[in-house]
Amino acid sequence: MVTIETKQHPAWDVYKATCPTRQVLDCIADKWAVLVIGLLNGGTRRFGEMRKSIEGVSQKMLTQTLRSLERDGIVSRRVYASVPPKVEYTLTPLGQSLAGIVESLRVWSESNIEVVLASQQTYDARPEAE
Amino acid sequence: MVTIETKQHPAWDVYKATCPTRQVLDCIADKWAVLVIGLLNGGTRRFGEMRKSIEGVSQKMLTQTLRSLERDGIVSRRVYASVPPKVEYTLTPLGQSLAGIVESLRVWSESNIEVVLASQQTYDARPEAE
DNA sequence: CAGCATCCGCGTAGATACTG
DNA sequence: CAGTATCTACGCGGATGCTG
Repeated sequence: MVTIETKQHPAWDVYKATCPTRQVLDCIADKWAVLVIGLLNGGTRRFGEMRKSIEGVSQKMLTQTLRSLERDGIVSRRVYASVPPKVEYTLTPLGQSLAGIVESLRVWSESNIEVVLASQQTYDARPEAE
Repeated sequence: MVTIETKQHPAWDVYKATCPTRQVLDCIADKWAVLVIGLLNGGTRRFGEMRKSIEGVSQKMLTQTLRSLERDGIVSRRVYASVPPKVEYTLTPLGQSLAGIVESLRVWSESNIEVVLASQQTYDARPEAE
């Protein structure tokens, strides 16, 4: 692809040019990216392994996510010229530093999921929640 | 709404029922939620303030995001019965603990955005990137 | 095995108009 | 001011079929 300009909202570009957090969020603010980073934090994995480990991810989305993370320098991709082909994915040093944050999110999630779910129950049980 | 069942993929529910991280990601793995939490980490804000602070967010998305975070027990909403109306949003204690992670993500972003952008440039400049 | 290409439906988000 | 309601479109992501 030559043209990667798919934005139609000018203001969008404005904020993108000025806020690092948003630019990073544009890279990793999706579920699959976070899960991939979390998985690779456990060590190098092959494509097929990841597909099996991350239940519910389609081949397309996994490929897309990995390409994106590779582009961002968070994941590195190594192809072995063998038959059958073998492709391994690893976190770069940059990716490892980010993985620390993902890990803390995982810990937070496991500590607080009960509270969150309980809150949802209460919220949905309100009289006006119809 | 009575029916909130919009899932069609069985496997989806399977993972949702077993993995706290994914359940939490389903709540906060979008850009606006992270930005809202980051903003409220600076203190209580009114709706209009937030709309102006978070450039590019539509009124609809902001409302939607805030409702979702309120449901999760991350944000609390206080309505003042005045004219004109005044609505304030604040992080709950739960939200504050999550805000710590968001804050560390912000720091990471500002520290590493240059590296990420440079990596993207290099990636896009590959011969085969056509 | 690891991936690309294509098709397609549905949901998500934007725009707009109206209200307490 | 802080929403709700409705309409629309377009892009995301799933399913399928094919390749090195």
